[in-house]
Amino acid sequence: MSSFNSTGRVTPSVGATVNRADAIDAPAFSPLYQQIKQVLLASLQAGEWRPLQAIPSEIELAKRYGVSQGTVRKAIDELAAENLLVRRQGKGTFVASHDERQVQYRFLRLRPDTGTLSSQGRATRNILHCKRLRAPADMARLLGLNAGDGLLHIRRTLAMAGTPTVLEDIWLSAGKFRGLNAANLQIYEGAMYSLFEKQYGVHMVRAEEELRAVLPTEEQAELLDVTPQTPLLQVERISFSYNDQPVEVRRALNRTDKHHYHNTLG
Amino acid sequence: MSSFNSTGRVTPSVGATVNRADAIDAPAFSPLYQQIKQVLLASLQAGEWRPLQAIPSEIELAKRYGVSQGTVRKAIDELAAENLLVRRQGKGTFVASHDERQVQYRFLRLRPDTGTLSSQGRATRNILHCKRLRAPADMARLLGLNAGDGLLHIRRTLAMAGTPTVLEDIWLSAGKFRGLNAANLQIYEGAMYSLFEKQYGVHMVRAEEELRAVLPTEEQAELLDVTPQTPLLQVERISFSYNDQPVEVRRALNRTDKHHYHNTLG
DNA sequence: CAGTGGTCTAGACCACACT
DNA sequence: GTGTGGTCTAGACCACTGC
Repeated sequence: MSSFNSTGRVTPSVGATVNRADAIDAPAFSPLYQQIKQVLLASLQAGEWRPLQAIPSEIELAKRYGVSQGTVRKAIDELAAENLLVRRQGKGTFVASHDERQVQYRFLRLRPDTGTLSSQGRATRNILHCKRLRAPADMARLLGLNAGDGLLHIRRTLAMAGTPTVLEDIWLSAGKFRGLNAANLQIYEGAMYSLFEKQYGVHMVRAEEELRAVLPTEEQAELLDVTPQTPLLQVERISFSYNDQPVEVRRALNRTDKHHYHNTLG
Repeated sequence: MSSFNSTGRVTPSVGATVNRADAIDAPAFSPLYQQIKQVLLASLQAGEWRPLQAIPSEIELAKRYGVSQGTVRKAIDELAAENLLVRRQGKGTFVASHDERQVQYRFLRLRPDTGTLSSQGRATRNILHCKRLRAPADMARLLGLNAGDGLLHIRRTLAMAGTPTVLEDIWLSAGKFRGLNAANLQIYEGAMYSLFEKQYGVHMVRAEEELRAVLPTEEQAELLDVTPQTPLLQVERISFSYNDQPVEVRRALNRTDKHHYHNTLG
């Protein structure tokens, strides 16, 4: 217990990281709370605390790492701001999950032009297929795999109020999702990311999207019940798990005649 | 100096807000730092401190409001997180501005498919017109005006690497932007929001966007040098100033053959 | 060097949820 | 009541900027 931190004043018991001086290049000063944050992140990655579970209390963590409660607090604050943890006053701090009513569709930006999400009822999902294949070079690169590695390709449609609205192609590393098949997907009640989390321990933390306006192929047009001349909103997404590890590639074709993609710029 | 805060322990000199008890309905507890935040916000709204200027130091503000530095700090932290203020260690805390190289295009999400923004050079702007008209009902509603109030309608194109890529229609309350005309716009070097800020004291803080895939009219197609069968990405934006006041409505039609709209989901 | 934001501590007390 | 997160303070010291 004790070591590291540079400044010579406090020497808490968090791993070992020499801070300033000595090193030839950039001193790369890292405050204590950042180091605590990394330790907490490691525990999350390692699955030490699972989604929906409470992590130890701030006081407990402060004792464990030999720092003050305020320092632990600041580390947790940042993790909460990044949606990795959820604080609940009086109850504790919990590992974020896609399996909570409130954040169930955290990554869903498609909204009906009129009315609310709930007023339309839930989307009707239809799994068209779930096939296993060998990863082509481009997909392997995006997912951090080797070309030829096992890949799952899921295709599904989502119908809103009876109208087919979204056609999604989803690619996943087969290694991480053993046993996933069309039947699993069709049966599961709830968001797909909730399933990934519960059944495969894969928690999506962040995603990057690229949007384009495109025309559908004949096949795509048919599945969405539109003509091939109908402009569609294509959303390509890469989703990342804890350590910025790419886990999923998804390409959605969205009809935007009754819906739109909503975004807030801060 | 002194009054308010409920808890009976500290009684700093921030306005006057009774917190808990007494009130019939919800006590609506509001922590001190939130009240400080509101005071700072009011100063920003009132233009007491202008963009790029430094606000008083934390210690100074703490003295002024009769609270501890940590409390002021937390208020500023939130305003910085909302991009209203920018902290610079060793120098001070500054009012955010769209006229900084680093954040010049804070609201721009269109990116070239290959290369970086800068590698393509700046976009070539072309103001097609800047007309004054009377606000129709729908636009008045969006901008918080009365139907028939003065409205400015700007139309411009943006060309990237010689290719016309964006066609924008912009609507502004004429009252807030007196004297704005095509010549002003054409001449000004820099982002339009920078102009608004410098010349009209209007600072955009937040925006909401709705995206759809559409087909252009004949006229729009011609301006973007595409066929009327080309799918385009339509982005409708409402921009807000300090107190959530709508200030601008903008509809952009984007070619997405060489560019895409980028978004990050957290 | 002085001044600013940034970190860290230790302790008191409040608000909230459970039991 | 007990335990949790949330607020607030006072003070020390560090890191960065600029005179």
